[in-house]
Amino acid sequence: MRRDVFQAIADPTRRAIIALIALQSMTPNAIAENFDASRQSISKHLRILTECELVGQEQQGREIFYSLKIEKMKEIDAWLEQYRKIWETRFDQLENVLSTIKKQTK
Amino acid sequence: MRRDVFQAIADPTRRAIIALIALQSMTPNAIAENFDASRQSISKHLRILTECELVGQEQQGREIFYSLKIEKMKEIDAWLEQYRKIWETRFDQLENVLSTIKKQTK
DNA sequence: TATATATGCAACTTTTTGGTTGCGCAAAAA
DNA sequence: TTTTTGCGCAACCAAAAAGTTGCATATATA
Repeated sequence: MRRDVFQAIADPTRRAIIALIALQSMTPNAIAENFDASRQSISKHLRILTECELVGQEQQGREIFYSLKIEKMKEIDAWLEQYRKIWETRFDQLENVLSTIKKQTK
Repeated sequence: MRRDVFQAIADPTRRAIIALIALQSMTPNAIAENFDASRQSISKHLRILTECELVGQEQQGREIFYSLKIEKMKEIDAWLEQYRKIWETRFDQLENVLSTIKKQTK
């Protein structure tokens, strides 16, 4: 079973869950209330998010609070980094072209 | 058919294609040579990447060159931005805690 | 203690996805 | 002009994923 961050964030419901628990941890029931989906369906998404270590659990009596493990999000950031470099370079090149044109028209 | 950037980058082969054409545009055959996968399989991935506008095509005779539309990658960056804020805040809070401890031990 | 609540897990169904095969078309080469 | 090459597209298949249903279990509550 492929279970990485990229696969985890591919699903829109999971991205919504991530957004929801980003600031405070929540129980599956509380999370499910925000969606049309059933509790079981949300539970399954939570399991996937847990398996790829994007969220963590904390048991409190019979309730389980899920929270975002923000550290894991940095993995996506790290992947993006190489492309960020490219678009910054391209922007610089555009800058150069523009300033050359400017000089010529002077 | 759901076709967004997040779904596009979920597949490892597609991420590899993105990395491959990030710097120079390539034909499907040339791309496929870098994988075990068949040309048709790669073609299908290219179609998905094209549909979500992550890559662009340019016909040159009977060859078609595919290139990365780096602008689209910024969409992922924009999505990450909100979480980047969170992890920076948490880091600041940690900093505060640490400096408080430091002061107390002085 | 009996009942209600919060949750996970396994089995099953449906949908989606990734891959292959075969075909057609247009451009280049022979 | 015939053949080869580069490619897309549609049809099919198998595997994976998403969702549903029906439990089982543990913790609260009456």
